[in-house]
Amino acid sequence: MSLRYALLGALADSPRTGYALLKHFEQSLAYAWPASHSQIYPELARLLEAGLIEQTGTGARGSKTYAITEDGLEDVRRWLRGTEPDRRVRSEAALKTFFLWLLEPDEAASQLEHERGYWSGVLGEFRRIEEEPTGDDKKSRAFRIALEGGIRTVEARLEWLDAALAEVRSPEWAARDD
Amino acid sequence: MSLRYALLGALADSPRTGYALLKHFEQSLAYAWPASHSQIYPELARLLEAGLIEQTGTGARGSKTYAITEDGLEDVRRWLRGTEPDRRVRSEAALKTFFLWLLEPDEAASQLEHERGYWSGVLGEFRRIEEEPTGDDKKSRAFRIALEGGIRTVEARLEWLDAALAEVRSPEWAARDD
DNA sequence: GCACACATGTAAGTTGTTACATGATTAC
DNA sequence: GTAATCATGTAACAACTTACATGTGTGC
Repeated sequence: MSLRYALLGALADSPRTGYALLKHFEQSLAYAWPASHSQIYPELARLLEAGLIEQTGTGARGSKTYAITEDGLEDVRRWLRGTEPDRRVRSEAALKTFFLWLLEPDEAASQLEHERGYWSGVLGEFRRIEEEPTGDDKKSRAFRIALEGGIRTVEARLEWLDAALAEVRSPEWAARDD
Repeated sequence: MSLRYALLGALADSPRTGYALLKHFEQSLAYAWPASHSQIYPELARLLEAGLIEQTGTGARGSKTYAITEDGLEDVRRWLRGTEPDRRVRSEAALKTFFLWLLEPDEAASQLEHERGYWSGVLGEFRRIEEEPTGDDKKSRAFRIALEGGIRTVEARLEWLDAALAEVRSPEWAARDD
């Protein structure tokens, strides 16, 4: 149901076309709930069917503009207030960490270095977004709070990767062969 | 394919029964790759079929003990070394943050407080695990590195939640009504 | 004897991914 | 004209969840 509410939340901000929603998912929402066009378009059709959104216009190249309805707004508010979020985390990278001992020390180190490179790129991207001027309305503030969460998470991961790298590079790590 | 390698990795440590693997997933691996018994048992059957694991014994109450084969060990090492991890993050809580502006200030604050309560419990659990004595072999060290990653992530989240709470409780947040 | 944890499995439904498919407008 | 981006959709498959289903040993 999360995709449903991600769409409703985005439309609560302002009416958008399916394509604009797709782009929005590729950009900011990608870090919270990635979704592809093959998921978004059918879900929009279902939301329309359910009366939670309505089509308010048709643009160039067959684009369709959707707006949230009163029912939709109620629904997304109910979701925000009432439902316990699913807090399970799936992370292939974290999984790999458990099995780092299966690799040669230098292989383990290069895995972690690669990981550090990736997340340091993400941090740069987040910092770039942070620099962009925005309003100081509630929407912008909420966005900045979310962004701040991303930045802190990535920073913590980078610090951890440095510590992990120091450990797998230590003589103690290399020495043990069990 | 991650579940497959999670199972192979766990069996690379030592032979285990399906049920023991299930418990292992409920405990430490739950924070990296949650899986239920309805996923684990069929996947074990497939791994057996593929010759990546073998059944080495039968225990009480029909339990089956599996061990990783040479092929399996090769496969999990190839996965560890060669494949780019899927780094996409799905977080309902992060998603909700984007839409915090749809709630009344006190509702937004109580959401964040609730979230802080949850993660502070997880941190306590992680710290408890951290205190447990372990060996200093490679496996234990890799586990501790993974645990350290979890702790740092949760700590960063808690710090962020405090900052976010301060913001939604500020007069500037309450004042704006747009 | 009965509850609980152990132990394994299948089935139906939902969600998400990758691939297939098509057409319109803009920039060069 | 032709490549890129805009714009929407469907279909097959894989992964995951929830519910159904069954039987065994242990502790009280």
